[in-house]
Amino acid sequence: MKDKSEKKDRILEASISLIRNQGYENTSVSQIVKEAGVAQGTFYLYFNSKNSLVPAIASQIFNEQLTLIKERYSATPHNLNNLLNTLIEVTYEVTSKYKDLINFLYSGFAYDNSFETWDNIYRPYYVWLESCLKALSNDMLLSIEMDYAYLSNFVVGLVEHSAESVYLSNSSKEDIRRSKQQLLKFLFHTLSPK
Amino acid sequence: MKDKSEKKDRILEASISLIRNQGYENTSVSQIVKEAGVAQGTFYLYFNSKNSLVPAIASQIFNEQLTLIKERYSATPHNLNNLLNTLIEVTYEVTSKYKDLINFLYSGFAYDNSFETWDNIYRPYYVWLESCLKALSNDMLLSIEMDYAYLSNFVVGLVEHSAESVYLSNSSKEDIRRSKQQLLKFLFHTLSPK
Amino acid sequence: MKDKSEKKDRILEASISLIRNQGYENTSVSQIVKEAGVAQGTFYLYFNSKNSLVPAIASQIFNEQLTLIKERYSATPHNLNNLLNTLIEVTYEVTSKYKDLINFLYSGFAYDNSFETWDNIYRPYYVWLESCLKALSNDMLLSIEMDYAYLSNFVVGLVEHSAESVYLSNSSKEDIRRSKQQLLKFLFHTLSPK
Amino acid sequence: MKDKSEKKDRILEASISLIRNQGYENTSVSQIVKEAGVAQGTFYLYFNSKNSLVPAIASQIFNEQLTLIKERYSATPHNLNNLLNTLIEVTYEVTSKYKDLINFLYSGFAYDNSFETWDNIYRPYYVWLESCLKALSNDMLLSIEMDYAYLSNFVVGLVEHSAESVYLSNSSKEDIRRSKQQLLKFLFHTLSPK
DNA sequence: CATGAATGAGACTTCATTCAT
DNA sequence: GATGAATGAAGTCTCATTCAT
Repeated sequence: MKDKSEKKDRILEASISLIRNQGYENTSVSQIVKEAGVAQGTFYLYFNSKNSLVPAIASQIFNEQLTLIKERYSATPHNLNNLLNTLIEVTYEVTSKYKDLINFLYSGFAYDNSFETWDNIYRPYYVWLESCLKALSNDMLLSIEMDYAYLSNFVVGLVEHSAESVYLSNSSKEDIRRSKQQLLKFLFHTLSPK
Repeated sequence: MKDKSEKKDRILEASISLIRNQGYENTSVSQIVKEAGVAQGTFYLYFNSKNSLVPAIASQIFNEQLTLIKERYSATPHNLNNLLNTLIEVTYEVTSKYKDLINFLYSGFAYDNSFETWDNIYRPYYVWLESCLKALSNDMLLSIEMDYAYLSNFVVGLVEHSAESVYLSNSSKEDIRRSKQQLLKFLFHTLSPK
Repeated sequence: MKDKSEKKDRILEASISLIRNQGYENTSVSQIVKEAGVAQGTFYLYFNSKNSLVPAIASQIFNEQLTLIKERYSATPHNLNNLLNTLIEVTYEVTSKYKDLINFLYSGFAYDNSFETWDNIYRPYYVWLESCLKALSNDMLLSIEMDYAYLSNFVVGLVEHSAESVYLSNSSKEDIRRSKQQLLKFLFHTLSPK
Repeated sequence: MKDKSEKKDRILEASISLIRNQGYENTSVSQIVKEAGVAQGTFYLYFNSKNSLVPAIASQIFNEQLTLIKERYSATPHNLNNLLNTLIEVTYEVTSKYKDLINFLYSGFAYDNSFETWDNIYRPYYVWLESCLKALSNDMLLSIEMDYAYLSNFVVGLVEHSAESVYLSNSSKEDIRRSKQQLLKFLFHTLSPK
């Protein structure tokens, strides 16, 4: 029971590792199963096709990010500044770690163009962030009036876009620091009470 | 001289058209030669391999951009503001036109990882810009002290990065206008005399 | 004793159903066990291989046919006309029911080419028919002189061939009626006393 | 120019030979190209897929049959008896030669279910036969009044069905002789003038 | 008896590249 | 220079069968 679908994880790990180094198209299922130490057919026990790796990888990375955000935020006093800061810091960290994959995942729709697939991956993030923002709104008045669903979506989108822009262009540490600072300033200014 | 290697151009054109619509991996040499109206073997008279299309495409797009810049700049009074403005306007235009290819060309090193190849493509731009900047420095003092080679490299890099960031993220017209304005302001501020 | 190898029957049923709809080659053991509601390995508790389904299916259908013939004939006065009529009616019925499988079973030797296998399936039929004919010959003289083994074999072959010809060619009801009538006439004419 | 698509013929020949001995599903493209002495990819130069062999084989056999019929009939006085006799003799010959394939081709629609494909294969036969029958009708009155298109279709269908029935059931020479005799009798009786 | 995860050989097919004409 | 038939390696995916539990 412990290592249930331990092989799926090994396949996913091997896939991420190989795709980061060689790109998706240059990575074959044969290479992946060899790296993962499983049989060719085992791959198709856990994935419908090579393309179905794409949302799986996105999901894995995204869950890692969401888990980190929740952990870090829970260790700080709950206020808007800490929430935004955590969002930004973790998103930048994860984007940096997986920057070789971002370009690839960015075009994920080319490989699995089902809205449902991608919605299932992103929804938990939006839901959680929405509830966080609502909790804060009870304590302090936001300076803008918005549907919290759209609001959380917007915040996530902006932070991710900014992180990607920074890391995909080989920015310096200073660029990164600056980017974070500007982003925080912008978001805080938008969301903080008068 | 006129239609010397006219077929090479047809192949290149067809390649760009097909790769923009289908992506590089989904485009076969067979499709390209059919679209270009030449024989299968003719492709290899002009290109060593399918991968050698990548720098060729990059070169084509880049030359288009450089030619435009030179034309436009030559039609205006030569000063820093006009130079930067031309650089920004043309780079944004070309990036917008070929935005489907930018992601792909961005990872060009995966297909032809010879520094020389890519240096040959970009060098004429740097050389020309360097001479332009030097010409302007004779007339007016720049506010910073720099090796002009690095300086031109930096300017080109910044303008291209900014253009890519804007167009790869489906920005609005206002975002684009703003981006250009900020970029010009930044560069002008950096480069203009006190 | 009741549900002894009830699972074997479920597997056989599922196999027949799937093969009728999709053909043998397009039907996988995975599909069969899923349809039967048993585990993958359970299949191999009851069948040595996928190919060993073929004689099993043939046997199942053939037994159904023989059982029906015996039942019907036992409910009528025993004479040549009733025997032939029962043979023809039941054979046509069963052939019609399983017409999608006839072509497939017809080439059964391609899947299990042991004479013994197929002889075991058909022998009971021949044996029974032979004894029936013999019983009738005691009461009335046949118009031809033959080894009863060959005679029964011939009758079975003719009836089955005729039924197959009719149903594999999408015949009309009238064609079928006519076919039966001609067949009965022919056989009766051949076998009946002067 | 002489051996244009000589390789296609070699592939077709090898396919027919292998499929006759092993069946379609047990014959791989690898085996076919090895037998034909060409490369794996060459197969797909001449056939879109393994399945597209099916109508190609049917066409080959059918053309062989039609060519034979035309040759033989042209060497005899043109009358109804000779036409029917030629039809029957050649159809029985070709069916006998390819009896291992008949069952397979019979279900050709399972592999290429485009009506057009199969219509293109059979139409020339119907057209030719129709014209033959019309020519004869000018000289002698047929005993039945029918659309000649349907009439030729009916004659072809009956002769082929009868030949298949005979050869697919391992009939004796006597059975075959008898089958032909009955068939000719039936057709001649139907078509001959009063 | 029963399970179902795991196997790995082998199927069909694509496609970059070569070479005789 | 130009052609396009031919190549064959390599790709993705399927599936009958096994075996530890």
